[in-house]
Amino acid sequence: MATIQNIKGMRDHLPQAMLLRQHIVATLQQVCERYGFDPLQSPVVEYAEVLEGKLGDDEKLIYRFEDHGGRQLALRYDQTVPLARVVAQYAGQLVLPWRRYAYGPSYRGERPARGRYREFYQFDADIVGSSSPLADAEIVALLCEALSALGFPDFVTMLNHRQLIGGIARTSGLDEAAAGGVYRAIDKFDKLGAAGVQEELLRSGVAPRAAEQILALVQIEGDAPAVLEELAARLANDERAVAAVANLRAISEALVGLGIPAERYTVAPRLARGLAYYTGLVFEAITPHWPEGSLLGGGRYDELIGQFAKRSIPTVGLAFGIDRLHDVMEQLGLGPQATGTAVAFVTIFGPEQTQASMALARELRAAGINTLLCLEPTTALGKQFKEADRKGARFALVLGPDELARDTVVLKDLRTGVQEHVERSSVSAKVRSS
RNA sequence: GUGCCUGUAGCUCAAUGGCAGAGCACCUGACUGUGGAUCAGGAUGUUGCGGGUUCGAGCCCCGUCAGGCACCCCA
Repeated sequence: MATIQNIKGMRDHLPQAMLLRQHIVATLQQVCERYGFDPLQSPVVEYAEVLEGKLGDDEKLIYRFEDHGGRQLALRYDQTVPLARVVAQYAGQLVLPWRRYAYGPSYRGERPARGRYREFYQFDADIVGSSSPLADAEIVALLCEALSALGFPDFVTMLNHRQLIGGIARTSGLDEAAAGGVYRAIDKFDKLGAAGVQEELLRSGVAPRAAEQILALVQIEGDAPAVLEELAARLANDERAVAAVANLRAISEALVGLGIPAERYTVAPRLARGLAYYTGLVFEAITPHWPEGSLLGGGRYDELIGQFAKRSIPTVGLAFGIDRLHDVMEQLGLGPQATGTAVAFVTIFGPEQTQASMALARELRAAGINTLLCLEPTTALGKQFKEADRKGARFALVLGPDELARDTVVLKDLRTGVQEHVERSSVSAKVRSS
């Protein structure tokens, strides 16, 4: 091994980072289960053909390889396509609608940057087998509660609909083929501004009048009902767009019913999403503290599972970007600030007191207290305290000759610096109640 | 995958082509049965890696690896 380093775009997560990441995952899991979702885990490796033909142009980013048996394999690109495979494969055993969550790494051969990695962790939640707008609303409500639970103060979920974007293109006199360029252009609105998008539209061959109309539609703003009303009026002669508006209206009304505050979501006609399998609702959550992109994204994909199963199974879901959530939360100082898992550090006064200290550590652990035991009985007490401090332990405990004689323990609170003699028999209760 | 920028001690960064440095962190001690604070001392580098130009390269050139930014796209 000539070079000691990790693969480009793939990271090691040291303990301090892992504590925050585990907090994020545990919180998401808790919220999902509160919504009645059940866990699923599938392999990181799939047959290449399972992933092919589902992602559009992004397919070139798939990690492919051949195994020792000559099988053409691929690392999963997301957890949505594997979900579709699982649903098709176990159709008889699953009770639809099926709500499931899944957590794990996915792989994309992209150029790494801040918030973009080649190995990245996603936490997915999907509702399989329902086309009801209540299903869409449940997913959006879940994500709002999850981001709130993580402590994000000011996120907004942007909602849009595939057929709304399509309707905007059609109403502007463009066919499906030209629509791709339109999606890409309007998606850059927040980055380029109106003038920039117009320039982009003209460059991709859109007529000036159509470009202006697209810009006007895309810039409609306000609360969800107002935006939808305006869109309904302007897209009245496009049947599919009208249906899309009605769908979004049903979803946003359901969000009201589910208790999601109005400032947490908005209908944003400018939101486009690249993944080819989306068919209806699409959404992203953004926060001003993360200008690089979205913290999570998702939507409805009613035809994807049908590519594996014999019939189409309507599904809506989302993926949280754990790495991005982690990066923003670290930047904002959200989440636990602990440097380690230990609460108590049991010192060893000297070789003669080793047995007594081990017994004390055992007792604390039995009481459910995360406890570090000193490993070098001959180490100066000062160094042991220093180790306790640097490991982030809240308490240091000392069992010296005096304490053993009086059947007490010295319990020092490293945060306040206050220490006291505690009855040997009440130590763990004392630590636990602090 | 394309273009641009960057890479020096554990971290943040200095060093006109001329002896590789500072702050923080780290280690030892002052210190008593006790961490953080203060003081005194100490250690630290194949300048990402490999070539080239030069009397001489951290600095210039080529390649490579990694990171960042833009494109593309997304979590």
